Amino acid sequence: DACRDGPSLALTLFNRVCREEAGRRVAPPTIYTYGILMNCCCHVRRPDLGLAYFGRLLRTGLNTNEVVASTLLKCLCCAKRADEAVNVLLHRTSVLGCVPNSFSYNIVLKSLCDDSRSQQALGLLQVMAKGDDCSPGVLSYSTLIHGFFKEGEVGKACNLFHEMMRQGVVPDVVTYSSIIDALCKAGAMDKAELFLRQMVDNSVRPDTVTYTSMIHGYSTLGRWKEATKMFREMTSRGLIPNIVTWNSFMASLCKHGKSKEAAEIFFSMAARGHK
DNA sequence: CTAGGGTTAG
Repeated sequence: DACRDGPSLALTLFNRVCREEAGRRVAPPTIYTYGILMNCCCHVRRPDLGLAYFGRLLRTGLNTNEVVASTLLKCLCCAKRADEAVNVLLHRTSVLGCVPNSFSYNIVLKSLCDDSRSQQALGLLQVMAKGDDCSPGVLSYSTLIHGFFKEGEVGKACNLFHEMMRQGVVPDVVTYSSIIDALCKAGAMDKAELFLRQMVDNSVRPDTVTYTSMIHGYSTLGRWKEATKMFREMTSRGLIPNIVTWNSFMASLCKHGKSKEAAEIFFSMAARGHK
């Protein structure tokens, strides 16, 4: 809980636990304690502290586990040391203290993609596919598909989508939403519609994120009729537009000289208790 | 205790 407010309070508590305050029986830190702290450090963008905790963990002689190993990789990636993370992941099982699992791989895959190195991420995904520790799953593929789209590598993204299906990995709402978002941003609304229908046909339910992308796509093009249709479709599915949906929609209205309509939405949001 | 997707501004 202290981690929510940043690492300082957590650190104080941690040190107190280690000292076993006089007169109080305090449980010593366990592997879980270190895992939580390391993750907390990543959240507050202090990977250096997280790595220090890992060093401290090693000195206590406690055994690491899969979660701490993945969190260590997360700290390295957060510290912009993705190359070291790849190296540790592939060649330094001794440092991790265990065999990396799918969390470990997916963390590093995401980091490479965020760094516009999706091609390298693809190499890592192929390592996963060849080995027998953990084969790439829907999260791995979705991460790379999103990464390639973001880099404008539409062909590679599509190839990977087909490859995952060939491998029997079933696309889910995130996979489809990434594709739909990329198509919307490219202005290819007809294709986006096709994928929206395809996901429904495959009984994958679109969610608020999916519809936000569709609405964003239509309203950017000034196609208000179709955008309105998407609003209707999402609410008929019991989905409620959220702050992201409305912000995006209001921005489009303003850019098309419809600030009066945007203002109406703005005030109706406030009336409904939206901040 | 660990992994993937949506917006706006400068």
